[in-house]
Amino acid sequence: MVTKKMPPRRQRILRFLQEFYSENGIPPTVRDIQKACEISSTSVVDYNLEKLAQAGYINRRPDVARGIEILDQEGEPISNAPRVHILGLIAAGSPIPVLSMEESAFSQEFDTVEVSPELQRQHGQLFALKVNGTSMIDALIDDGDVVIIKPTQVADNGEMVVAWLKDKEEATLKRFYPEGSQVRLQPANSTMEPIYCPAENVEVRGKVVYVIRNLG
Amino acid sequence: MVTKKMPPRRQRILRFLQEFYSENGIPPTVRDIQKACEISSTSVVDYNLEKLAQAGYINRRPDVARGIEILDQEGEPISNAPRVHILGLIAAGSPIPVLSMEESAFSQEFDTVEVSPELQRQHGQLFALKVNGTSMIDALIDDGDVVIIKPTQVADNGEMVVAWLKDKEEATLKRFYPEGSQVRLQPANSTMEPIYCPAENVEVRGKVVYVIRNLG
DNA sequence: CCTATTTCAGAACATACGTTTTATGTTAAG
DNA sequence: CTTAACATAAAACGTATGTTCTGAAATAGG
Repeated sequence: MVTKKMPPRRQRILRFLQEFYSENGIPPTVRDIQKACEISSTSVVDYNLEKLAQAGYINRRPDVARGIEILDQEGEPISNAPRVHILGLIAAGSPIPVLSMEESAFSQEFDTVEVSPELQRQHGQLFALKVNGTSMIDALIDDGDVVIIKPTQVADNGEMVVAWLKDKEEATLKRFYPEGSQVRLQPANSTMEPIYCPAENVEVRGKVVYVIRNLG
Repeated sequence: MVTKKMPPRRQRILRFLQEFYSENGIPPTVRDIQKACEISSTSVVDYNLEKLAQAGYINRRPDVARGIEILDQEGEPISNAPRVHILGLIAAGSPIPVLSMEESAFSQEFDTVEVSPELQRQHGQLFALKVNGTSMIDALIDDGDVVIIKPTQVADNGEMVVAWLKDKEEATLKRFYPEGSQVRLQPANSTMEPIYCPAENVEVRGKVVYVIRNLG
């Protein structure tokens, strides 16, 4: 499908639709749009909505108050749940991808995962990594799992963290137990043995708050 | 905050609100609720909505069409991402909770988890179980994990299923490999050994399509 | 320039939908 | 039993909101 050039007013309406929906959880009314986009008549809004529907950007439920559905590129209705960027892969021995949010501004082509609003609210800014290989299996994390991470340099006792082992140049997911000048990295799987290493050899990059495994 | 007992009709309204919002992306109207919950008058709906608002379950925007905001336990608006009911606990040795959706009519106060719209679209009706104990650890599933399940009696080779072992009266999550008159149940964890048992001793109750682990 | 198509305007219309009013039945406390 | 609080009912009301009609301005194609 070709993306035809759209009149600025129609673009403005479309942008407003998305903004209003994610902010309010319900779509705007024709008159909401009219005011926000400084349009003189509701009929003009109606006209442009009809055009947007024809072009496949939205779906209109006839005679239904706030009956605008905003569609994604596959023509499916979007949800207003927050999405978290998947910054890249994590694997033992691989460098951890940029753990800063600033970078995400210019990088467009990110995969995202939907997370629950509670998670977002509770932890603030989050990002995600996709696990490559079975090297984290002792932490009960499989190849292809997605881990949601809250960036931090410090971690409390027993939290699951993204730990960077400087000597081995290896990233790993383990439970974090500081023990004096040593750090104990405990696999989540109780049948596996912990790793001990000097505190200065371990850098915490973030803590794991959520794990997602998609089979299917 | 104390959870006071709620009249069944009010519970039904609340459940309908969530269901409708997830399915349609907009909240229902008073009359939608009236029809769905078989209530004779809109005023009764209004009355109960007011009670629900007082109790903090919802928020009402006055004079706004479809102005109901559904709130979660923290009093924050929920998103319209589809929610899946957590039907109960799964653990080795425990009977599997009713694996049919029909029952949900009379069972109240369900916990739910949010899933991505794609997941719902892809698989249709889903439900969830919360894993109790570490007995599924060989399938890389920890205590407290939530598994999203698509109900089915048949499974393809290699799919992760909810298997019911009749003789042991035990539910378990394993990869499913039919081998003639035998069935091989392979733990996801490659360091563990598979289980073999006669096909007639194994009942597939559903397949696992998603696993969620919430740390934090 | 002329004509067709698109876009915009204002007003009126029709109904979807929140709200109110009045009245009755039902439950719980004293 | 009495009374107050809770819950249901039917109908009507008012406005929020989608839709239509008529016409004019802007834009594009030839």
